[in-house]
Amino acid sequence: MDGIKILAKERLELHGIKPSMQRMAVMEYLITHRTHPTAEMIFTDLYPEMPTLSKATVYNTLNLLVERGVVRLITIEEKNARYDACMDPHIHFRCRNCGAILDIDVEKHWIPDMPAGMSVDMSETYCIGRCTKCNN
Amino acid sequence: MDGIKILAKERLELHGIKPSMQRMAVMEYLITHRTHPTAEMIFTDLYPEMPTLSKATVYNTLNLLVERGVVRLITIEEKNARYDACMDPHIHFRCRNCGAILDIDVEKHWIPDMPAGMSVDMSETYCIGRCTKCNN
DNA sequence: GTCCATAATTAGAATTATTCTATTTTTGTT
DNA sequence: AACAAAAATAGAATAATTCTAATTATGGAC
Repeated sequence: MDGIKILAKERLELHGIKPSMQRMAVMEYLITHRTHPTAEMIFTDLYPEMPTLSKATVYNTLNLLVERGVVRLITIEEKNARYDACMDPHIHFRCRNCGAILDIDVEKHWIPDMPAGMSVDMSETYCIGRCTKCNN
Repeated sequence: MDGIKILAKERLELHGIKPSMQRMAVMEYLITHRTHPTAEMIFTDLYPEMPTLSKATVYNTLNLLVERGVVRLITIEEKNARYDACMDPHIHFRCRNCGAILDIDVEKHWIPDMPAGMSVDMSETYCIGRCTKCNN
């Protein structure tokens, strides 16, 4: 169970981020919760065990993680930004009915041919539809 | 120049939306401005010629248009929702440097194989990188 | 170990996009 | 003209995120 703490620390250091308690807690949370949480959810869940934690720190940390390419920012929902520490190629599906956000594994992210001179760092594909539960 | 008014009206009626002045103005704006505008931009641009226009109406109209599938909602940017009346298959590219949002034409939208029971109504692909200008 | 500079965290205020509410206006029908 | 239903409106309310100014933690030099 402590392997996750080490993993979180390594991931931060690998990207030149100083592993403070708060940053490790956020990183660890994202590694263990593959639920595409919002900043609010992360804060609410961590707060009881870290009563000095501030929402600003959660936002600061998430912004830093996204900037450095440690986690993915998911904008499949208009309202809230969501975060995902899983960097394996996969896309996101949102059920129009129940709101669930699910991972769909893919071999490789799709990047269409780009006009000359344009370079692409990353791509995200979002699908909207009905999930298996809501289709029955 | 009036053909656009007719086109806007047709598009609304085709989707069962009553073509009020305000709705036509928004629809017309989206057809003529392929800039992926925000609700704010649409309001600001229309307001001088329609001084009774309210921001709520712009939002109401955009939400209705998206619900009915008349326009696409683009969430490539965290902050603002953007809207696009072009329904031909294309994806969006955002330049990390200058913020421009550009269209990239594609043959067909990519929808990967889905687990059984899941149905997909639509998909959006967003690429982030550097545009031609910013690469030089 | 203490001193210092720098970086990180914090609480709460500020900002801003969007939605909601209650009212007024418009539209279409008898 | 009278009425009901739908649409538009202004402004208040909400909520996600950022900003600000102050506090706390960290790591190196001595």
